[in-house]
Parts: sequence; structure tokens; C-alpha cells
Amino acid sequence: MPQTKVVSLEKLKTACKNCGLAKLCLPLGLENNDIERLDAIVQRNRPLHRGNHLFQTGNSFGSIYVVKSGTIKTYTQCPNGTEQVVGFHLPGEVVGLDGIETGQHICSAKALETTAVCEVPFSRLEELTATVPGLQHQMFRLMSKEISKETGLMVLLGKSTAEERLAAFLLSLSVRFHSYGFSSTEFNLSMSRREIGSYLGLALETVSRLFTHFQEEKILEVDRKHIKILEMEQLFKLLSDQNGCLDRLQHPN
Amino acid sequence: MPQTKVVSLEKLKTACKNCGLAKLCLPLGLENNDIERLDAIVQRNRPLHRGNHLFQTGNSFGSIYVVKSGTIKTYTQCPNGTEQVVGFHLPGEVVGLDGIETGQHICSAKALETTAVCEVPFSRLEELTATVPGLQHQMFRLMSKEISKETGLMVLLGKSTAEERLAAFLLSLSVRFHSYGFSSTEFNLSMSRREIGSYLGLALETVSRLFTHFQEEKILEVDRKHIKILEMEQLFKLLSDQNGCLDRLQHPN
DNA sequence: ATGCAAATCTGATCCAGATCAACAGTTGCC
DNA sequence: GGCAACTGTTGATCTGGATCAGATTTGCAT
Repeated sequence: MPQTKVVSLEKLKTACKNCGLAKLCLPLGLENNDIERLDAIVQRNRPLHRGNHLFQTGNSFGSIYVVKSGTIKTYTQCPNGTEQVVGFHLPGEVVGLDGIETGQHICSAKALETTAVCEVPFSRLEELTATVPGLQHQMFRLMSKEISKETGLMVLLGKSTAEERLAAFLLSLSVRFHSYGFSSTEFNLSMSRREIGSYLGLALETVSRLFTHFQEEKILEVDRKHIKILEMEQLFKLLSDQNGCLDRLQHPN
Repeated sequence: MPQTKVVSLEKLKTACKNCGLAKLCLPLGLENNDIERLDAIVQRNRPLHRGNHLFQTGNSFGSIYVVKSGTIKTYTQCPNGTEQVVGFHLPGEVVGLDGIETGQHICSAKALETTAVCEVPFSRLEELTATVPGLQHQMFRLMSKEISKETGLMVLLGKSTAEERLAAFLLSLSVRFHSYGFSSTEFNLSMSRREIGSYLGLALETVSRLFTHFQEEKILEVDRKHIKILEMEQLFKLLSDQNGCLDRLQHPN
């Protein structure tokens, strides 16, 4: 009896159909019984601690992962020692799609804070997508979204100023937190100034100065990792003034 | 009789199973009869002329396209008038995957020279991928490859010098031309200095100067659009000296 | 608490590449 | 054939952000 109770609680906590992220994730648009079939292949492992790796460059690819809570950083290590941050993955976002092509991961993924993920073994997912058309379509959509992100990124890294980059980054976080049900104006950064700089192609000193500058301009309130956006409009204006291609930099599904 | 002959010639020219690009494209790894099923949904339209659009930003998404010959440039138009080049697509490469997510293309695609493409209606492709597991897997691989390109691009645009960027670009072209069966050391650029600059996040003047500089260093022989790589090793060295993350910038399937 | 290492902030200097400008081929069009 | 519009090259100057250097703050372990 107590045994049963524990199991059902466990299920309640994690089943796809009860998951608050379902609308951002693979089950989107699926019928109830299809969701259960997906649910059956999803593995819920214990949460990762800060610094734990989900996978590393060169690891053989077996699963894709959906962030349930926390943050995953993906990055590559250059031979000269420096790291290049490739992405920050918030709840509802998928990690690991890079490994499908070659069967090996081409970047590393580590937790920036305590992070829970759903692991989806890819070969079993492929069996399922072959029989559940809606799921196949959703996979194509998810992957297409990743490909679209590239467009925004090229504008951001190719043409934009440091100010525009940080503004775009903060707005992207804001929109994504909001879609997860958190405040769009007040949140904690789980990544360091150095990591933000690496992602945006800026020196960490520049990131630090810009936070100070945005605070002086009364656009933000910054207390180390804690950010409060005071003037969302001003941030938007920083983007649209010079270019408006950044819309799709990163937005929820 | 003559009728039959014309048709069979036509087929010979275009059928997937006789296409020299099959190993770079969707049919990779498929059985003969599956290739024929794919072949049946592929549309071969008349070639595009220089400047013709395959699709434009905002167009509703219906098909993906595979370049058979020529070059397609994808780009976005920023409100301030300037364009950002997102990619150059050579024979064997797929264009249009960006549209799956939203059902609308988020960039424009135009021919830089006379260009032939195979059009694959996406809804029909999805029906086929649901019944041909190998094709579904190949689609996932193709899309994963596009996603992986992002990693190389972030290193290139975020950290690298102008010299490294152009070297990486030329090597990428070289590898891709080679995989298509052309010379890896001598080719014509179908894009302008301005377009290369936009793609690499550089001013066109910088691109021009670098070509001159590479020529002075005896690494290249440059005559307007015609490029001859004299010292492939030197180009590689320009990359690996400072970082080695650029391997996967863009390589054949 | 205390100390040590890492992260952040801030100021000073420097430089790669942007921008501005002038010119020379090249292409296309009437 | 000649004018106009691109496209590419080259030189001169300027500047945003990198780099270097130091002071502070924070986090963590002892």
C-alpha cells in the first residue's frame, strides 16, 4: 500500500501528461494515448548538480534531453584552452540534437545549477515517430526551430554592437522565462559574466560594463546574478533602432 | 517512339537513382524501391536564373529544396535596408528547412547564378518519412547537420579574426566543391565581396584586402571571382593556430 | 572568523577592422 | 558607342571593444 502510494506520487510528479512543460516540448499536439506511449520511453534520472555533465564532446550519441528545471550550458573546448559557449538551455528546451548526424556529440553539455532533465533514448523515439505522425511533425518543428535560431544568431554576432547583443540576450531570457511561467522582468542569471561574454562574442569586461551602463540608464536593476528589467521598451528600442532581424533569436515553441 | 526517348532522357538526367548527388542528399542509405518512391514526389522545375527567388521572407512554407547545380544564397533583410547573408548553398545541400517550424520562411533564398533545384513538397515528404524509416533517419541527420553548423559558426563569428574567417570560408568551399566532384583547389566564387563580408561579419573592404594579402603571401591566386588555392596547408594553419573548433563549419554529408 | 581562489568591477591603453574617400575596371543598357 | 551603375581595390583615419592591470567583493573551506 505505501509502496503504491509512492509510485503514484512519482508518476504524478513526472508523467508527460501532467508536466507543465508539455506544451513546449515533444507532446505538443499529441492525443492522450500517444502521449502515454511517449511517456513510456522517457527516462527521468536524478537531477544533475552544478558542474555535472549531461554529455561531453566525443561521447557517443544515444539520447536527446529536455530540460525540466535549471539550466544547461552547451559549449565546445578549443585546443588553446578557451571555451566557446554555444547555448543556454532553459526549461522546456531540448539539448543534444547535434549528435544525430555523426552519432557523436560535437559539444559538451553541463548543468549551471541543479538541473532536472528528461532523457529520451533516440532510437526508441525514432520508432515512435515512425508510427505517430504528430510526433514526427513535432520533432521536425523542434529541429527547424533550432535551425531558425541560426539566422538570428548570425545577425547578432555578425553585425550588432555590444549593447545590442546584451539587450537581445536579456530579452531572449525574459521571453523564455515568461513562457515557462516565471516573471519576465525579474530573474536570476545562472551563468557568469564570462559565459555571457563567450556566448555573445564579447569580453567579460564588456559585459560587466554594459550591466553597469544599463543600470545607470535606469533600464535594469542589477545585483550580481539578480536582474530586474525596469524599462523593457528601452531594451527593445536598442534592438530595433539598428536592426530588426533579431526577433527570432530565441523564443518559446 | 521519339516521345519515349525524350522522356527517358529526361528521366536519366534527373531521376534520384541516377543523380550524382544522391549520396549527399535524401536518398542516402535507401533501398532502390524506396528511392523510387522518393523520386515520385520530387518536382524538377526549370532552372532559376541569377537573381530569381526560390522563396522570400514571409512566404508560406510548402517545400524544401535540394540544389542540383549553381548556388543559392539565403539572407534576411533588415529594416534599415542592409541585408544579412545567412548561408550559401552549393549542390547537394538543402534549402528551406527554416520554414517548417512556423509554416513561413524566415529568410529569403535567391540564385546567385543559373541554378537547378529539386523541389520536395514537405507534406508529401512527411508521409513518406513515416513509412520509410531510413528516409526519416536521413531527414533527422540532415537537420542535425544544420544544427551542428551553428556550433562552428558561433566560434567563427564570436572569436575569430578576419583572416581566420576568410580562411575557414575558403576551406569550407573547397571541401564542399571537392565532395561534389569538382576541384578542391580551383573554383569560381559565385558571390560578391560584399556578400562574403556579410556572411562572415566583415566589411567588404576587409574581404578585398584579405584576398590581396593572401595573394601576396602566395597562399592564393586571385583573379576577381576565380580562386586558386596554392597553399592549402597554410590556410589550415591559419585556423588551427588560434582555434580548432572550426572543423565542422560546413562539411559534406 | 580567517584565508584563499574565483568572480566582478573599473580604469587605462591599444589595435583590428570599420568607415570614409577616391579611383579603376567591368557590365549592362539605351 | 557612351553613359550609368555596379564591383573591386587601395589608402587614410577613426573607434568600439579587446586587452592589460589593479582593486573589491563573494564563496567556500578550513
